Order: sequence, then structure tokens, then C-alpha cells
Amino acid sequence: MVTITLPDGSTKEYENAVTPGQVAADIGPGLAKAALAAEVDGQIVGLDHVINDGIQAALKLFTKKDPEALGVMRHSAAHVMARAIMKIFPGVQLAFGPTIDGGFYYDFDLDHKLSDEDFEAIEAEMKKIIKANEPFERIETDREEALNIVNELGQEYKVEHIRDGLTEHQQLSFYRQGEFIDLCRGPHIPAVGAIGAYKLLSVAGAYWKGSSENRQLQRVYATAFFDKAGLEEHLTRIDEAKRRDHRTLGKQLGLFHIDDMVGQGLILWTPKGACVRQKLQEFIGAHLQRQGYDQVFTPHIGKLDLYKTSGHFPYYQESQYPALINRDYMKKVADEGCSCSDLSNSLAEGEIDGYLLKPMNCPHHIKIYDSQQRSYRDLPVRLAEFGTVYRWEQSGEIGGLTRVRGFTQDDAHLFITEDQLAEELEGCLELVKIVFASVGMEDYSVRVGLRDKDSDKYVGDQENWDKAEDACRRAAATLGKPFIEEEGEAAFYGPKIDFVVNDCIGRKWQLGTVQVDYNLPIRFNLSYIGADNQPHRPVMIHRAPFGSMERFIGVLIEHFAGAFPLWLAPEQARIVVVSQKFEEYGRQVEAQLKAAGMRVSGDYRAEKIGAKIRDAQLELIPYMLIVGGREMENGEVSVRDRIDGDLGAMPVTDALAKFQDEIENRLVRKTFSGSAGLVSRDAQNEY
RNA sequence: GCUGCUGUAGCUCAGUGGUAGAGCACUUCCUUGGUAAGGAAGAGGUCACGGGUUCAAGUCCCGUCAGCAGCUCCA
Repeated sequence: MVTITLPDGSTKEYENAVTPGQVAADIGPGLAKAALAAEVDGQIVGLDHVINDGIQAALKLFTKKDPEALGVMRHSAAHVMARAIMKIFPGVQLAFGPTIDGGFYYDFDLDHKLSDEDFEAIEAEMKKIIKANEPFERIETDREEALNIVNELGQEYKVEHIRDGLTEHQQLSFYRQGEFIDLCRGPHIPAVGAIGAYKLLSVAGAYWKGSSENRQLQRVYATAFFDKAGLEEHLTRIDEAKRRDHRTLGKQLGLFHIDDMVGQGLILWTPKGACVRQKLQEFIGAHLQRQGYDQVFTPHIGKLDLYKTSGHFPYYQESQYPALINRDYMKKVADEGCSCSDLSNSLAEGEIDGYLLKPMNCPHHIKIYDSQQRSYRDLPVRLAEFGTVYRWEQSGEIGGLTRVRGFTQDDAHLFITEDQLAEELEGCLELVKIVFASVGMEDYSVRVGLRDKDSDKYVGDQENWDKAEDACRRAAATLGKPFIEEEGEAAFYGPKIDFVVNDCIGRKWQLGTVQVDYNLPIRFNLSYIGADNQPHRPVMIHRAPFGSMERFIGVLIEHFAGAFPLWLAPEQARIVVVSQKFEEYGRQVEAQLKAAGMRVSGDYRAEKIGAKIRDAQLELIPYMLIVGGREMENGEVSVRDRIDGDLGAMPVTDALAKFQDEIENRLVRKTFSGSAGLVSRDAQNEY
């Protein structure tokens, strides 16, 4: 006897084992036809899944209206794509082909280099397969039989996967679709005819099982929908997102420049971008003062010994710019006739004298802490610096502002007693929250980065790590927002709480970070004198609410689609004169606003007003102040908002008061409509 | 770092082995206007860089550098 409970609470009883497909047919022929997948007791299964006798199960049936069905269908589409590619390129070795956010991919090993030009043929082949509408057939086997099948198919990766990957599985399953058989746990839609619209998107290299030690395969990304409208909407959304790309907008709006001759991943901040950065720094500067930080400045380089002590040099040599070798040492090396490989070896061994471009600010700040004797009464010591650091990121990783080789952290290090840890962590997290809220960036996730217990890249002992990780977990819990814990995401000296956001193409970036560190104080033998007149070890917190100015502004550009709120806009208002006759009045208004501290310019070109407005609009300038004869007579300006359009004429002083209010309260627009599309977010300071 | 694609005017991009093109921007002139493009003329290129093949290379081949997508990495 099988008892099936349906979502509406009703139950159905069956004498023997039953499948979701049979239940669907039992409910009605319409549903039987429309059903694509099912959920049995929370697990998504195919319609052919057998619910065994003697079971009481909750069953949901999914049709193309349900997102669950979409995922199942996309996986089926991956099989169809693999089948099509195999047909066109015999001898293809199949690897993995999972569903991902927004679509699916399949990894192939084949000699022919796939390119966009092959897509059409592959899609045409897929069309034929889908039109034939053959059913998926699930085949269950034991391990031995499964190995026989994949060996017979000549699928080496599948053989390896069964041998090394699926060691726990005694029962394995295959799905057959026409002549195509693939090792797969499923589920699949009943037949491929339901795949309404699909498109191959890109092809890129991907390592077998994700390890760069392994052979690189060709990964074809694609997506599928039940209907054409869904696909088109998806493609439009991708296009819209790309229009917000900070690399494009940065160029268009003149925010920053990257020059081949300067170097990969090294940002040149042009005046407008520098203005945005400056305003952000001023903003956080005010909070630093409120929270009791002291500002410090430290140089861009430091002796190798400093970084040997901190651990940066030995642990992260690969991702640093090579050391700047002392002139005397170089001479000695030359005199002794050392070979290049000798030099390389002594570099690796850390035997040489020299300097390093600083990869992090903490060693310098530590030396400031350590420059005088500290009493428990001095603590917390909070040292802040917009410190520029340099890291030798892999060339393939560099791009735009989000991954660079030189960047400025809004860094600070707190030296505290253990008792102060919880409270100080909270203060740091508060600051990060303020930063995110001030720009209306609410779409972020919190990640607690823990050590990977199997790795040897961390310094310090277990006990302190446990304490630090625990402190991070507790602090993250106070955020009142769900957070994820990820092993292996910790810094080499301690665990951290990271704030992660997406960029316009869905890549995740760590922005703000708060890290707990018991280890560097030990490595540098830091101390303070306690109330007991004995030396004690301080604990350190590393924190950067923006993370890096470069990355933060890159993400910010995309968040605002280039249309910065008034307080951040490099040009806040533009005077647009109706004709050159009113230039004098225009310049007078311009001077008045500038005197009040606003960033304004005037457009006095011999152009028609429409053209001037269009140009200002495309530059995403928040306000245009139109002045002509009427305004001049009354000492007014006509205010044109970049979003709402003409707001009508008002006295210059009224307009100024409005702008100043908007600036002081750091108001953020709910909707930004520029040439760059729409962005909508909820935040307290919206209007 | 790896795989693939790309590199032509300030920007976006055409260009089929036969001597370099468009639109926008820029400069000058005309036009002086009322809320998203007024008109005309002009200037602007070592076709990323270095080799090679060829009578001839922006175009074909190799290398380097850089960009893009993904993978790997990310203190």
C-alpha cells in the first residue's frame, strides 16, 4: 500500500508501488501531459521515479510553470546538447554537464576547437533531436555493470568518475535518449520535446574536476527555456546587465584609465573618478573619527625582514611583485659570479636583503603599535590608513577595477584586549553596514571564512584559530542576516567576515572584510602592560569596510549604472544656457553654486538647448540648470532632473538649498534611469 | 598561469592578399535657439608590437604585449 499526500492535503492510495507519472495520469489527462518532474518528500525526481510499496509520501507535480521543472529541463537540454555535439564530432569524450544559475554547461574533450561558428550547427542538430521528442529512459545498474557500459562507450572520464568519484555508490544510473547514453543520476523530463527555446552562449576552457593539474576541457555554456519569450527575456537581461559594466561606463564617463604602458591591473584615476573616491574617503573619514580611530601614513615598501616576520613573504611569494634587491647585495652577487638560478634560489629561500612592495598594510601598522610601550589603558589602539598595496595577481585574473595589481584599502588595524573583542568586532561590522546602507547596496551576502584544516598555508596554533573562528561566528550572528561559513576562505593569519556582492555579470566579489587575528601579535611579539602590571598579548582586528577603493567603486559604478547620487557625482549640476545671450547670467549662477561648494560646470557652446541637454543627460549629470531670458529676469533657474525631467523654475537659492539637503543626507534615488538602464534598490535614504 | 576569441582614428565599429573607411567626438565657420542630436567644412591612422611568407600583408603564419569569456588562483 502506498499513500500519496498531494500539496492540497488530499491523499491517494495505491495497492502497489507507483510513479509520479501514474499519479498524474490518475488525477487527469491534462496534468499527465503537462507534468515534467516531481518532488517526493522534498527530493526532486523524474516522473518515472518509483515510490515503493509500504511508503507514505508527499508528492508535488511540476509543470513548466514551476521553477523546479526548469532546472530539470535544463539538465535534459545539456544531454541534448552533448548528444548533438557527439553526432557532429564523433569521438567526443564527455565530462560533466550540470545545471547552473541561468542555464547549464557541458564539458567536452575533443580535438576540434569549438567556437561560436560551430554553435549554429550544434543548435540545428539539437533542433532535430528535440523535434524527434524521444523519451528519456532511466537505466539502473550496479557498479560493475556501469563500468562495463562506460568502457564499452569508450568514455574515459566517466570510467574515472565511477572509479574515483562515485566510490560510495553501489547503485548507479544512466539515462538513454535515442542512441545517446550518459551516466547520470537524473532526474530528467519525460521527453525532450518540452525544451522550447535554447541557445549556446559561449565556450571556454575548464579543468577536469576543477584542478589546474588536470587536462583542460572545452566547456560549452548554454541556456534553455520552455518558451521563446523566456529565452528572449533572459538574453535581454544579460544585455541590460552588460550595459552597466563598470569597464564600459568608466571609459564613457571618464572615471579611470588603464594604460598598457603603465601596466596591467594598475589604475589611473582620472579627475572624475578621483572625485568619487575622494568623497567616499571623506565619508568614511567622518565615521573613523566618531569611532575613535587614529589616522596614520606608512610607505609603500618595507624590508623583506618585515614580511618574513609577518609571514607574507614566505607564504605568498607567488603573488607578490618580486623583491627589490639591495644595490649592495646585487653587487655582491655580480662580484661572486652568481648565476640567475642562484639568485632565483636565494630569493625563494629568502636569503637576500631587499625591499618588498607592500602586499598588506598590517606589518607597518604593527610597527607603529610597537613603537611605544602600551598600557591596557591605551587599548583599543585603532590605526587607520588608506593604504595602497600591490599584489601580483595572475594575468588571466586581472580586469577592470574589480581585480587589480595595485589597490588602496580603507584599512585599519585594531589592537585590543581579548575582552574587547566582541564589542570592537561589532563596531567594525556596524561600519560596514553603514557603508552599504549609504549607497543603497542591500544585495550582499555575508560569508565567514574559516581555515581549511587540511591545508598548511596558515600560521598559528589550533587553539587560537578556534577562538578566532568562534568570535567571527558570534559577531556574524549579530548582523541579523543569514551568513554562510566557508572553509578555506580565511586569511593565512586568521578567519574573517566578508561582505560579498555580485557584479553585472554575476561574478561575486568580496568588498568589506573584518578579520580576527591572534597570530601576527605573536609573530611580532606584541604586548601591552595589563592592570596586573604584567605584559599581555593584544588581539588584532583587520578591517576594511570598502575592501579596496578600486573594487568598491567598480561595483558601485555598476550598482548605480554610472548615475551616482548627488553627493558622489563628479559633476553635480550643469548650467545650460538657452542661448549664448545669457552666458553672463549663466556664469553668475555657476559662480554662485561653486561658492556654495557644488561641483558644477556651464555649457556655453553655440549649440541648441536640446543638444546640450542630451549631452548632459548622457553624462548622467544629476541636475541641469536651464537659464534663459525668463530666469534671468527673476533671478531663477529652471531645474531639470536627470530622471524626472523639468521641475520648473525656482530662485537660485531654493535650488541650492534643495541640492544641499540632498547632498548632506546622502540621498540615493530609488530608480536610476540613464542611458545605462534601470537599477532599483531599497534603502533608508532613498527618496 | 591555462583554453578559446579579439586588437584598425579619442570612442563604437566596417574592411574579400592589390596602397585606409563610416558614425559619433574634436577644430573652424554659419546658426542664437526654451527641455534628448541645427548646418557646412576641416583635421585626425607606423591598422597593438616584433619577426616571417609573398611581386605585394590591416588581411596569411609565428612570437610578444594587452583586452574579453571561462577555468585555476586570490593574504
